[in-house]
Amino acid sequence: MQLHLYNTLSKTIQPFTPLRDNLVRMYSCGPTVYGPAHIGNLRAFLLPDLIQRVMKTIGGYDVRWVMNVTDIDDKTIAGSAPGSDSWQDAMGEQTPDARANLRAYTRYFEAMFLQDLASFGIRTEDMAANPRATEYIESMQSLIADIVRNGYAYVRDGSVYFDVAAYRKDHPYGRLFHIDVENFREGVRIDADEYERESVSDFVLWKGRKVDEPYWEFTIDGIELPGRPGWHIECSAMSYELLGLPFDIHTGGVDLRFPHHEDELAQCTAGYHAPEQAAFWVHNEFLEVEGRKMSKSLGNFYTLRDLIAKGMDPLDVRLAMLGSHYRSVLNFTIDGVQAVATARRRVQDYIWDLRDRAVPVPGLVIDGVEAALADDLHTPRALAELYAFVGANPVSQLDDDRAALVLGALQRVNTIIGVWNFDERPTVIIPDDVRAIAEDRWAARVAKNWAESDRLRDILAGLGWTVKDGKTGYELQPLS
RNA sequence: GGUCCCGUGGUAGAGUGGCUAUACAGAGCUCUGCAAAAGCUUGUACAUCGGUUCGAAUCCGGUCGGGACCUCCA
Repeated sequence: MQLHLYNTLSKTIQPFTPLRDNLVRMYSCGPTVYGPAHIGNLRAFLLPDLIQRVMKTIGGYDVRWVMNVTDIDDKTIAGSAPGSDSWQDAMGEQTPDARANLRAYTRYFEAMFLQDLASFGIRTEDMAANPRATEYIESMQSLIADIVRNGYAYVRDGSVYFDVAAYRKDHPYGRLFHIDVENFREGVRIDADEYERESVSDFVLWKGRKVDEPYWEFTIDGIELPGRPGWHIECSAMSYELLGLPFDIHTGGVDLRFPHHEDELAQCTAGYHAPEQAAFWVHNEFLEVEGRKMSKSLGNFYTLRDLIAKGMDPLDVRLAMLGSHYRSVLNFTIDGVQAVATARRRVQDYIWDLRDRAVPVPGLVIDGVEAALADDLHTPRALAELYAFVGANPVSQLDDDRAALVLGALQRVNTIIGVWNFDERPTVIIPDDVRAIAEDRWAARVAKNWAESDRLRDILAGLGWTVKDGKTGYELQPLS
């Protein structure tokens, strides 16, 4: 099936075809590892996970997916500095070596972050690489040197800056985000850092060393420039090294369109002479929580771990997020997740009811679902189609052959949605005392002793069990 | 100051000119001793004002409200 994706470069939905053979090369701007994943991060990484799953199942493509890890920036430096209150015991003792501290700090949160993504159903095992910025310093330095050599950057006070004015003379700037040069930053607080650049729109490629901060040696034209990379340069260098330019898809949150992605693009053009960095730029919208922007000051800032602590299943959170389109603002609510949990459980019960009689057999494709997903990843419509399909195939009206096909069709959808289980129904372990009460109750019920039967049912409920009566017997289920 | 997006039923969320979205919740029914589960049926909507049109949630304009980016927040 032909896939279509919205491309921020063209501002339109375009048909998607890989640039090279049958392989989709995708780069996702990954996390800065200074804490556990919050639900905004989850939405941002759900997007490439969804893309790669759709590419494989519906597009029939192979995928090489790279998500970087930013392990050097202001926040990680601050967090790993002596006296930081976000330093954890598990990171070990801090040392006089700033780079060693940074490494211990970021490795700790990197592992936590990847775990969080995995529990949310994001297939970290499908990522071909998770390059760390600090491991590509030489590639970045080489790119920076090339940009300087090509006349699009200058050295100033130990730092290197990208010269936007020079670049604009030869290339378009503002391809991913409309920039109004006349009104640039009027009325907006100007970033007042201590670095000296020629123009406020210039951005830093290499930051000169600051006392007590991690740094790497760097020399351009015999000038010593100890320091560390700017933010944008890592993604240019690592995507070039690991995917080659141009690659197929670049993902990130809408906030990254400018300046981060615009500058990445400019760096690639200025340094690599690449006609394009990526064919498609795909950006996810932000989410709000209970109708307000998620922020720590409003008290509605949730990490995945917070939600798990509230008793939520990460897969319910995943399904809740898939319930809105990635390019629209999602209003994340606790009630919403609970509603989705019910819907997910019902489909799971449906699957297990079929699974009692059949094993999945491939062959049936739910066209409506796949057409929706092929149409710019329209998950809300896909889910509506999925529920309609389930409704149109009630368990009681399917023979075993059809049940196997229906299961196969759902399993195929689940390679993308990723929230259901197709193993056999798990056997419920019933404690002996519960079983004994249930037996007594069944005996009372058979004897039409309704009062005793109801009394025992209440006792079972108190023990956390619900009992469902059938014609010839009963079934016990734990109250979840 | 600039650029842009959004406002749909109790809740979340699709829908770009006429036709039930869907899910959860609610109501009724079937089944059941009563339940539970499941199935069936069903109500309530398109911020506001004006315009275009035979017809507008959908197109155009105003107003009100919310949000995003221009600040190394996903």
